Amino acid sequence: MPKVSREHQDARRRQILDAAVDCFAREGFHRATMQDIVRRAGLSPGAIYGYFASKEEIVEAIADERHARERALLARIDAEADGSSGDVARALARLADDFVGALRDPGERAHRRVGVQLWAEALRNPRILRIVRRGVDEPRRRIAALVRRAQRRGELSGAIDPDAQARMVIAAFLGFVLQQAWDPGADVAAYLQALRHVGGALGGAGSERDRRVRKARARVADRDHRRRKERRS
Amino acid sequence: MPKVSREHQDARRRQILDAAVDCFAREGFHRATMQDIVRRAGLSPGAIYGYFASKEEIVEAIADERHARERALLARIDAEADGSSGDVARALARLADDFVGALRDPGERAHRRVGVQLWAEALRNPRILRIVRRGVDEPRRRIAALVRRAQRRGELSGAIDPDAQARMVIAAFLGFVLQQAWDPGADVAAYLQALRHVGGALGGAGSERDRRVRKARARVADRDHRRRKERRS
Amino acid sequence: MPKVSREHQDARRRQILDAAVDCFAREGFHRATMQDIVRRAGLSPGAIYGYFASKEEIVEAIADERHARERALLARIDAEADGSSGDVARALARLADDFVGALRDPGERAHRRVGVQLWAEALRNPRILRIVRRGVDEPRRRIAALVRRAQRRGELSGAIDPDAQARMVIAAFLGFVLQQAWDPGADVAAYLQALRHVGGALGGAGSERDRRVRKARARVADRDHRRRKERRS
Amino acid sequence: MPKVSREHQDARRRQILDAAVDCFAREGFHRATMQDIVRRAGLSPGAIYGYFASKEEIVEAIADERHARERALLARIDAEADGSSGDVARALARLADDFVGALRDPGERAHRRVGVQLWAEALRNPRILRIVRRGVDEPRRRIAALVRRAQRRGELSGAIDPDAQARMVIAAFLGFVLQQAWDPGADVAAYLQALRHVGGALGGAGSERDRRVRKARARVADRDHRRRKERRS
DNA sequence: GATGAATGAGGATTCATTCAT
DNA sequence: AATGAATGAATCCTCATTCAT
Repeated sequence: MPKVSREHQDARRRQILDAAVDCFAREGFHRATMQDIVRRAGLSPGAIYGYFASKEEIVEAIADERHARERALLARIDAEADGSSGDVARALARLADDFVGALRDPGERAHRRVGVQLWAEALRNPRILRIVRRGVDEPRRRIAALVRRAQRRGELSGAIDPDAQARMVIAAFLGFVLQQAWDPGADVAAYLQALRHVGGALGGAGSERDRRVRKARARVADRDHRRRKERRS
Repeated sequence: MPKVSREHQDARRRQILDAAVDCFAREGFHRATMQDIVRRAGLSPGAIYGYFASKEEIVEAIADERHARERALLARIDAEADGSSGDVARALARLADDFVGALRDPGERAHRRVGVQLWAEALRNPRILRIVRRGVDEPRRRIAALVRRAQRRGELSGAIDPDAQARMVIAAFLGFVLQQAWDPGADVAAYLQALRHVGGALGGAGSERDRRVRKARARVADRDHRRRKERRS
Repeated sequence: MPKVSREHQDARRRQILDAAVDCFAREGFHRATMQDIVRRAGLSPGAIYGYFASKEEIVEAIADERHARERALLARIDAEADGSSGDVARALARLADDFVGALRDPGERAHRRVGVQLWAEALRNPRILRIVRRGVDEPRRRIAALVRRAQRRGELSGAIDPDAQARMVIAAFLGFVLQQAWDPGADVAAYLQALRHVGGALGGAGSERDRRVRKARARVADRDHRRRKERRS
Repeated sequence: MPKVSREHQDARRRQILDAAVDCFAREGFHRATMQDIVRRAGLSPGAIYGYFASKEEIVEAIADERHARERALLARIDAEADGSSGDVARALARLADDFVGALRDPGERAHRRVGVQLWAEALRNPRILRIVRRGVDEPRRRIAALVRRAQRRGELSGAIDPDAQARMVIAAFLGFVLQQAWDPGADVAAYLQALRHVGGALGGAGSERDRRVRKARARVADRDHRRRKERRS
């Protein structure tokens, strides 16, 4: 039986991970020493090794946390877009709101800086790569699905590869996170607006009548698609 | 008086930098040891330190090279877009061709992987940050200038912040480089096409007649802008 | 909160410094490697760096110790010579006994050899120079003060610069330490006797009656000096 | 047959040794690199190794030069003191003039600083020790001989060990060289005067009549000594 | 003889991790 | 569970020396 309560354990883990994020954001994974983390966490080396088997495991735990957060955001999108009346442009706008909006939070800056380092770390650490890819591939698949549906409905031109389109959306986020990490003065609000504008242009924002027509067509298309799918299975 | 020719010196530098890029791409800046680079370059530690004062300086030299390459690409865009008959959508498409097209070259893969690491390194190394930002801010300013001109001409909606628009373009590149680094199977051709499509949608590709009309308007707008500018000075 | 007792820490420091003195005496500061010290101390590199930040700091610590020892010897002289009935020749003889006498201790040989190296090191290391000078300037000032008082009392000729005289005394020690370091067979007892003889000749050894006469004069001179000093303040 | 003239060779040697003395004075033997010497000499590494087989050999050559200089000074003393009418006090004063007087020459400062380092180096380099000892033991023997003769003549008390007495004289020089190296402001003139005063006190400066009496006695003593010696052989 | 690029063993220091208390 | 002193392999870099030109 554990000597300390579960709450205590969780608090310790938090304490360590927070300290680590701080140190990693400041110095990078490789420059930050365990001693730094130990100091910042106000613990001892031994205590930390009681919770994490290695420095690497701390990095992985942080990567996991980041990924969990993104998955949570995505879940909301899916819920919204799953309805047959979903509007791709609107869904993407919502995604933009959530993701890019989070960039406004200065308390999150350290985490974002660590995130960027994880992207680089993924290139040489397969475990990190898996975590990072999970955080990118899943969103991409979901966005691609949205796009495909929008194409079926005629809301988006069928000429574009849905996966490539999804990659563009992902890139718009990744690329801005980078730019903001390098230049904290980057204007989040303006970027958000630009994203929406583009989303609108693609999603075919036009007159209100246009949108209604497209939506009607979309419902029919969706129905047909479902039927074909059911017949196949 | 140098004992060896300038060519020999340059070749040695190349040899070292190539070895370093290889090692860095494989292991990252921090895991790759000087000994690794020494081995791969087929030289001795002392020989390397005759050309670079430190491991860090090698990293910087690599960052500089990357930046130089980007500047060269940009120069072509500018040259093209400077003409009054320049077409933003076309200029961006050209940019996309050059940049993303380069991603197809597998020989460049190692360099791109190192590039991603430089992005992370920039977060804690001010010298690298400067180099990276030079490579990003300058393109951004040029693209923003293109956008501004397109807006004056009516080719692009004036509602979007040109700088944010430029950040999106940059992000589309940065973000795809990341995705391709994580997943070498990412489809470059499809992404390129998607980029062009979006560029077209924004730049207002339409019927050939539409384009001709817009161009005529653009010429007038450009002329007016120049006149106002001259009067101010 | 330290894990080990203060005593343990001090013992470790001692262990390291002793090992270092051994190595330095044998090989010199520059030839002796940290690995040598590590081996001789029976510790690990990390353990040593827990107590001293650098090899240089070990050298400084050793220099400090040497200086502390000298200061302690000097303190005794001062205490003795402060009495108004003090006899310069006797005080110097005492100094000679203590300092040169210490040279007889073969256990101290290693320390003396290191001391000589510190003298050289002082020429290029300002921190060592400060320590060495503290160990030399202070004694010099004190001896000069003794000489001055002796001159006032008529025990020493007023023709000699007290500071130069003090430098000669210092030189007599420094110079013999060198000679003994080069030639451990140098006869300490004989040197000690020679020192005393010279001290006597200068201090005006003569018949017992002479000494008594001089002492009486000295008491008067000291009294006058104190009075003049009091009047000034 | 040599490709260059002997003069050229000597000039090169000088050039190298001068550069080395400069560097050693500044940085010490161990910190000064061959590259430093190469730079300062305006030569190439290869060129230097054409004249000296190793860094160590350069150090030894410098030590040899120092020693040669001292031997030359001593030779003059000997010449002077060899006459039966020699006066010890006078000889020592002359010695003091020469040696200490040389300390006034600021151009020699670098050499003196290197000399001090040689003293330390002698402790771990047997070849340097031999050179240093040759430079110290020989003077000591000669001074001891002077003292012995003075004792025979009654000019000096027979109670002091001549060798110890000589060591004191040597120490007075070594010790002042050290002090001046640490503190270039040390007053050479005052020290010289103090030396003479002490020499006088020991050598028994007194009335002119005293000196004449002592000299007469000295002549007799010398003659007796020679006769005893001849009888023995 | 001279050059200087190259060599490579060696040195100081760091830091993730362990384990006795 | 927690502590923190200790470990020691690994790292970056230096520099005396060599040798092809």
